Amino acid sequence: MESCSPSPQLSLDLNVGLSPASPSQPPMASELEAKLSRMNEENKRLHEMLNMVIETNEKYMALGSKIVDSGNGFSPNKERQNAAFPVKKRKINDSSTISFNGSSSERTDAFLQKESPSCKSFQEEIKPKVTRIIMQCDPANSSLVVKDGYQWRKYGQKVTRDNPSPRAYFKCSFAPSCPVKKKVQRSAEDESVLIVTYEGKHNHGYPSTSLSENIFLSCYAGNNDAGSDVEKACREIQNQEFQTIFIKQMTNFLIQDPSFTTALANAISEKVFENITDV
DNA sequence: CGAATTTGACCTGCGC
DNA sequence: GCGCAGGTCAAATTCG
Repeated sequence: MESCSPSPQLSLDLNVGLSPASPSQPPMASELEAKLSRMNEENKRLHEMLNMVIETNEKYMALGSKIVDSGNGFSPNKERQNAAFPVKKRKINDSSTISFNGSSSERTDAFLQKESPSCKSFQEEIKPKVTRIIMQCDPANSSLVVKDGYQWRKYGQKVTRDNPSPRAYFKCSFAPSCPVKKKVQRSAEDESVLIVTYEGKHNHGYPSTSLSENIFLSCYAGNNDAGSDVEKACREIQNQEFQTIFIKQMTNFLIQDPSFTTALANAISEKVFENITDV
């Protein structure tokens, strides 16, 4: 069990910096003051970063809401509530969902509100074990292949009880020891909606040299038969819906990036700690 | 011909 | 303990 309370080391350093140093050691005091000012600057930068992240996230969610308002209003939870397909088996694991309705990124909210007090392992908990992505695709395209930049090997396909569309099972084949699995299934209600569920965390780097290229391919996959038609793709980028999907994908990639989540966690803890010391 | 995909059989976990 | 449904395996098949 780990505690998430500020470490004694950190607390001591900050307290020394916040209170005037002993007059008998003036050189030490100036050093500490310089250190304090550097820390304050860094704090300021982190606060700006944090605010940017929060603002950007809100904008993404607002965009997602617009799509749903003007679209089909798909909600992944409806599947489970469908009386025609009562589901009695399998507990649903702790998961995060990134969809277009802007209300289902509950993993982060739930974590911050409920799980953070225990803080048993902040780094582990903030990384979702299961991530669900809802994405638009062409219903005429029966392929369940989603190009997200990683290499996947299909190892199974199954028709599930609550959905007439088959569910495809993939394993990450980029690294032999990579434990990540992916499930892809069309929505029972809207065949133009693909539900992609990622399980686990990649134990290797991103396979491509161009992240944006692969995010693009991911968004573009399934929407067009002529995937190599660059001109057509470039025109598609102008489409607002496409841009929203693009943004969602980018958000997901950021969430999955350990360095991003670490930086975000550090920024949040800095802010919380600053509030405590200000009182 | 090797790699990737398909598909039926088997395994596992959960609810009754 | 049994049955059901999801998940995985591996041989067969397809594809480049």
